[in-house]
Amino acid sequence: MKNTSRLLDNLRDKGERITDVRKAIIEILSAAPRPLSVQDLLSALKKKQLAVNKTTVYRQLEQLLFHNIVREIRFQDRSARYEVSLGDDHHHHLVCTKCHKTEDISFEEDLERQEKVIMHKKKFKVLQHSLEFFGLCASCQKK
Amino acid sequence: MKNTSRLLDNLRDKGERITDVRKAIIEILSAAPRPLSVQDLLSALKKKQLAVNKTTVYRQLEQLLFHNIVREIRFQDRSARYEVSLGDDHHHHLVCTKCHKTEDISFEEDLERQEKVIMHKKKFKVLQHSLEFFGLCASCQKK
DNA sequence: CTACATGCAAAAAATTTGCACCACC
DNA sequence: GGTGGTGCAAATTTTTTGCATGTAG
Repeated sequence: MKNTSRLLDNLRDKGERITDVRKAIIEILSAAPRPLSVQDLLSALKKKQLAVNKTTVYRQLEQLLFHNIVREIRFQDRSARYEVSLGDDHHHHLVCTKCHKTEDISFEEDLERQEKVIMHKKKFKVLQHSLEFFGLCASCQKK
Repeated sequence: MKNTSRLLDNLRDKGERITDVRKAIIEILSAAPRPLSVQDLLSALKKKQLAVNKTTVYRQLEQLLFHNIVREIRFQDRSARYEVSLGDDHHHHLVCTKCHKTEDISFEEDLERQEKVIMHKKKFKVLQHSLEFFGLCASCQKK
């Protein structure tokens, strides 16, 4: 809840309008236990009694990406997924390929060190990275 | 060249037929400096005077994936990319978001250690991971 | 000969675009 | 009231599927 209004303030400060749709999308993404696809978002919006067109969702996400309020992640399947990005909470994902349960993890020893090495050795300026682990969660291993 | 025939032997051993198309796809992927999309493959095949249908390419890739001969990677854009997987050469990618130049990098030790930690702490069995760095290559930084 | 490989057409799924209308500030 | 947000329909792009035909082993 707190995060949601913080993000909305953030947007307002940047001169963007606050509409019902935008607010709902941010709320849904903030509450989600895993990154959501556009389809996921559409279903969640429907549950909120907000019939939103998919085009609008795509456009909202585009803007939220631009403002670094959401982050785009691609798992192994076709569609992109989105999660709110709360500045300092950078993390990666454990994705169960069987039940699709998704968990966040963060490295003690961040990839930041690696990025510095890359910068130094390869002269490549890393702007972002994406790291996903795919496998079987504890309960799926038993099945 | 050597790799290509090794991979073909591998397939033959697994009881798969060796067709012109399959051979060409493996050759192209082996020679590619970066993971190729289906479109890339289709163009490359055309250059080889082999007019192949996209459906065939998708089906070939599906099979090569099944036999662990190619690996599927998803960058930030919509389409999937494929590269040959030579068993022990596991690596990650530096992708320039401007010129799309792609370079391989490896630092296996770290992630393997991480996978062990994950297994231990989270009881999650990691089967594969995907790590991509996006940013600007040396020459694009100057522009 | 026969099972697998291929081509073609069409469907399905994911994303983008153009244009008209609506509502936040 | 004007700019930016939204809906709708249609186009584009990527991937999948069904069926008829071809070919490697």
